[in-house]
Amino acid sequence: MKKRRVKLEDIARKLNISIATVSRALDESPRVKPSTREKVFRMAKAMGYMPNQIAKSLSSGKTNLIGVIIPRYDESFFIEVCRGIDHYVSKHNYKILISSSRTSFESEQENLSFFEKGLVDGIILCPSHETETFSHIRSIINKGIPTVLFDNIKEEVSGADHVLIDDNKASFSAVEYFIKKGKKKIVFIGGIKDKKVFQDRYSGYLEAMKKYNIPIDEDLILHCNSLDREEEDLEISKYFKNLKKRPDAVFTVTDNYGMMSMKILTKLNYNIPKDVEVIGFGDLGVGKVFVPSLTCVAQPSFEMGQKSAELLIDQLKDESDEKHKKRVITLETKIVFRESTGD
Amino acid sequence: MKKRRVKLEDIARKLNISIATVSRALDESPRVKPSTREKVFRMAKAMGYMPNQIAKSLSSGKTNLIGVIIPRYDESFFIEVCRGIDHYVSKHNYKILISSSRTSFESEQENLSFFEKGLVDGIILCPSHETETFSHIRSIINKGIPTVLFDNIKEEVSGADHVLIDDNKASFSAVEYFIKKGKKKIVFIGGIKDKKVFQDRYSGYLEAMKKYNIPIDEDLILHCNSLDREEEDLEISKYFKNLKKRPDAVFTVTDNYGMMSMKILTKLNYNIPKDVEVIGFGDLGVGKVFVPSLTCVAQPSFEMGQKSAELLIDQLKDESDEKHKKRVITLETKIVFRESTGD
DNA sequence: CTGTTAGCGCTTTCAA
DNA sequence: TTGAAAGCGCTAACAG
Repeated sequence: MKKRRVKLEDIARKLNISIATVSRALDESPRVKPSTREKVFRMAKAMGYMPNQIAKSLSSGKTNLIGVIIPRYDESFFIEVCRGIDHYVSKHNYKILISSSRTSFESEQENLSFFEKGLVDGIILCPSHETETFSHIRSIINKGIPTVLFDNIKEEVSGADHVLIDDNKASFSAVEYFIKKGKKKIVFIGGIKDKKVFQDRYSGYLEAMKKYNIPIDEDLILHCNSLDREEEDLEISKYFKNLKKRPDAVFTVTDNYGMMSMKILTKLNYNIPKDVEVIGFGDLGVGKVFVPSLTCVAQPSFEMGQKSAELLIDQLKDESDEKHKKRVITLETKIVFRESTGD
Repeated sequence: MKKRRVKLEDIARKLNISIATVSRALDESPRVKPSTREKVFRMAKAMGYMPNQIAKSLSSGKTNLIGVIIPRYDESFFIEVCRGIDHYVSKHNYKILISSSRTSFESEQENLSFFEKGLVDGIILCPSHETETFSHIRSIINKGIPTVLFDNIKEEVSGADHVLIDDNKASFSAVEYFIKKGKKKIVFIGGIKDKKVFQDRYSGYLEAMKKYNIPIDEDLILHCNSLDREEEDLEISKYFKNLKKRPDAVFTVTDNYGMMSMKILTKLNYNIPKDVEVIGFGDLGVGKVFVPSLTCVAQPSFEMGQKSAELLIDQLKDESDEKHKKRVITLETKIVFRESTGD
């Protein structure tokens, strides 16, 4: 039952004109007489013509598609970034093709290869945590495919633009906020130590403590090693239960850690924020509905997507043969104050 | 700096064989001598050959891409569905192209038109809440593009398969659970009345009450009209504050309503679950970390994606010209018990 | 303003 | 087992 699609040729034949004229008319080229254009449009509509995007792409050498590779779908940070990208590129007549690398290096390579097959005009990629080498990305760039990296970039890649947030600084400012409020026993709940983001957020904590001459107390530091939520929950619960000292503030490197901390602290009869204040990191919606609502370092995720898109479109537009210099954009974070810090 | 890509012709020339042979060799066709195939593979690798997907698609008539249209990115239900789809189709060598209709009918049409341009081999679509007419979908189907609809289907569309959950039944069973536990004053918090899902969830409530001869008390029913979270929060807070009776159970048509209800009920000095039990609808992750954790009707979102994908792949595989009969799959929901019902 | 023509890179008969 | 050649539907350079 699959009907043959109407093509330019069909319209041309009916109208007794050439395919080229039909093509131009449909493109609203000024090089075709208005009356002809009208005729073509009418006929195209009447015949139910729909251009063949594939043929167009093959012929024009561009697909108007942008490939986006994120480590996972089920993290709202990435979804927000994608929304930001989509928001920007749609204004420039591009669509996005999102792939998940499922935080696997191999899968990231596969996705990249897929895009390398010419389906996309450019690529926006967030390297997975597993990614340690960057030759697969360099290879893409060497083939002349415009590329922008965002968020988790462990190594600079020349030829690609980078969009980042300053994790260190963000973390520093959260801890500084506590210190300025007179907090002394500030717990730091970090993540797996070999992830760069977590290292940076940790160093921000250390630097803030150092700047204000507060000695580091190892007992107040926990680096979570767990991979899933259940485990994390246990790890954090256990930590606070065994903690001999009474902290007056808790800074965690994710919102989830923040909420889990509040959960167990409440059970341990702490009053939040009176006895202990909590700041999380991320601000992806859940912290807002939690009771008490969670103050956190807000990552500009949507904006990050927009900015990445902007840089990519810019590369796409720039027809010059000269290679782009690598541009690095660092986005500002801000703290969103809520109940867990008494706001 | 954009280098010309290596193509079949380049390999053929180097090896002094025809393009056709190279193409076949790379396809692992049995119609090419193993030794030749070896040579071709080696050369292809050496030259860094990457097939051109666009050319392939134009020539073969298939793109191995599946278009997915969801109402919005920022709802984990849809993201889960997409994950389910991706999970299934990737086993069949397909990729998905996700578009959001931003819950706008117009945008849904636009997205569909985009897919109609031949970029995708099939379409999986969740109609937006705004969508009242279905001719745009019928038009796609008439063009012979395999289509599967899921979730919010107000009207049956012949030629497309449907994947649904039984909202009515799911809702019924949640309310029935309360009733069997001896609850009498069961609050129902619904959503905007003209959305089919919400109507169905409402009728499930009514039916359960009727079956067990519990009179309907209008005071215990609220249909939220708000469009954003802040407003919803206010609406629900106000409702409970003004409620003269003390309910012993609350059933809400979304998880969010459930959590907001718990929040205000706790403030009003209800103990959950002792004084009042709460069941939400959705189960998309947040209810689990909330305190108390929220019991809810779990929508099989991932499964819904998988099933939709399965039906689509099935249509794609079926080369017969005969039109598919419309298949309707109804997926089972289940209740996930947590603290808000004392579990 | 319009038509002719040569591709875009690959698949796929058909012939050898 | 291989090759020649005709498309797939559209764009774009060139000619008129």
